[in-house]
Amino acid sequence: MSPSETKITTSKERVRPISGFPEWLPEYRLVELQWIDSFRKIFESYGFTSIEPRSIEPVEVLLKQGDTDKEIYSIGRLLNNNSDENEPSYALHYDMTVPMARYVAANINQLNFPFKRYQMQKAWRGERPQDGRFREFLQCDIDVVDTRPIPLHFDAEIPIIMHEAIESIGAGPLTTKVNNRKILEGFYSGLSISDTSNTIRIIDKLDKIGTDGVATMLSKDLKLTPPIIDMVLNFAEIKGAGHSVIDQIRDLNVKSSLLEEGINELEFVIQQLEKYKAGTFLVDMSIARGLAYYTGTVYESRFTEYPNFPTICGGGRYDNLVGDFVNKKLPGIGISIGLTRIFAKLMREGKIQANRKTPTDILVVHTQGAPYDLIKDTANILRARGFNVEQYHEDRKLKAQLKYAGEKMIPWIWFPPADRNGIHEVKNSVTRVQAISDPKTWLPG
RNA sequence: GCGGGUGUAGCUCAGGUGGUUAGAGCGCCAGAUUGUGAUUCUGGAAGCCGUGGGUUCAAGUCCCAUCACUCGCCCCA
Repeated sequence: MSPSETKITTSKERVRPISGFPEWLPEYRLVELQWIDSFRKIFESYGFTSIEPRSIEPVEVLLKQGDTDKEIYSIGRLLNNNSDENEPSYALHYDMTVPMARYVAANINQLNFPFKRYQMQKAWRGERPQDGRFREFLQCDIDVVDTRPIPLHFDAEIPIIMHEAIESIGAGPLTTKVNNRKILEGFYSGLSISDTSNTIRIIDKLDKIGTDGVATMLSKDLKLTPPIIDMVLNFAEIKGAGHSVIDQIRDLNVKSSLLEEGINELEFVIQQLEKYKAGTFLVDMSIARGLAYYTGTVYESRFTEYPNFPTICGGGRYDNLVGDFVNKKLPGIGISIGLTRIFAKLMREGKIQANRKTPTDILVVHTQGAPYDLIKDTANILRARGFNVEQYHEDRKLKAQLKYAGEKMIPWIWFPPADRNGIHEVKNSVTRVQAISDPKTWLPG
């Protein structure tokens, strides 16, 4: 520990929130769990299976994709902190994709291909938190990895699954922009630009710094000539739905086999997507995705209502991510959904209805004078019938017990009789109607 | 990492130009109410005024530093 490190001393400091590490109250966690269940159901309905790889990876694995400036959290033990150099250094993963590739490589002989998996796990990034950006967040990924070439149909199916997932939690509408890296690289190399990856990186900033900013960077950083810059910019402006976009690219009359390949792929993908839902998927030549490993189709989705809010889904095709870990060429394609990002945004906008503070369906109150076993048996009968049942263990005045039920928004209150031969009553918390009932046969309604 | 904003009770905030023992509303707890949630009334608990230093007879208030939260840049889910 360095001497400059400050210590947390007051009790206030010990309990207060840490920026970028969100914590929800139970009523919101309940909603988040519903989202997770819903995602799981949809992913599984398309035949994706779950894995949960470890949260840490060797630092070298995480840095594999080239971006060494990634804000990753390294881990170490408090004791033994001046550890020997033999110990490898580990860090918390900052996404699911690279660790998934490592997992596939590690288990390649036991997995069946095409391997279709989903993962819903926390990821950690050290970037400065702000609206929609966290240091600890839940990410939901679906990916397909194969030992053979992956058919293009997956390029269309995967964003459709993602849209279904988002729709299932009522978080829409979304706008998804689609592009293909081969078009970008093919187009640029057709213009004899050598540094295609940096060109892509700069073009990706179009919506942030505008055409002038991009033109300046292309000129200064990459020494591109004005006519080439014009071509690049005009090209990046191309966007829209359907085939007119494809035609516009062809009309620019730049020739390269890679470009042609990319256009054909994109044409197929967008055709399929349009069949699913016209207008939701837009082709956009300014979409590149920052991550270096993408090689084909790329996607990026935002809330239609909040275009300036960061991307909530992103993904694409990578030809050789797993191949970095094993001596085989394994192509993959996938997408990830920023669940925490979506959740926090909707919460902030007041669009998340928390209508329960607990999963409890029924509170069995402690009727005055009733034998404890009778109350417990009543709760158990109801529980065995599939209800979530909570018992009020203390013989307090009813006012306090009912207040508790009200605060926790428990929908039903059960009143056991004072003795075994008495009659049960159940009360609806909302309507406040109370009626005679039997725990063996009662049905809510 | 770089800039802007903000730190007083659980929450929202008052506390002109420094001046006794730091306030309100809401919330919380208890009672009125010997057993069915509200309202009302009564009482109560709760604060190193973010932290450290400085100026002063005197600092919640002025100065410096620092930390935290927050908004933007970078980057991304």
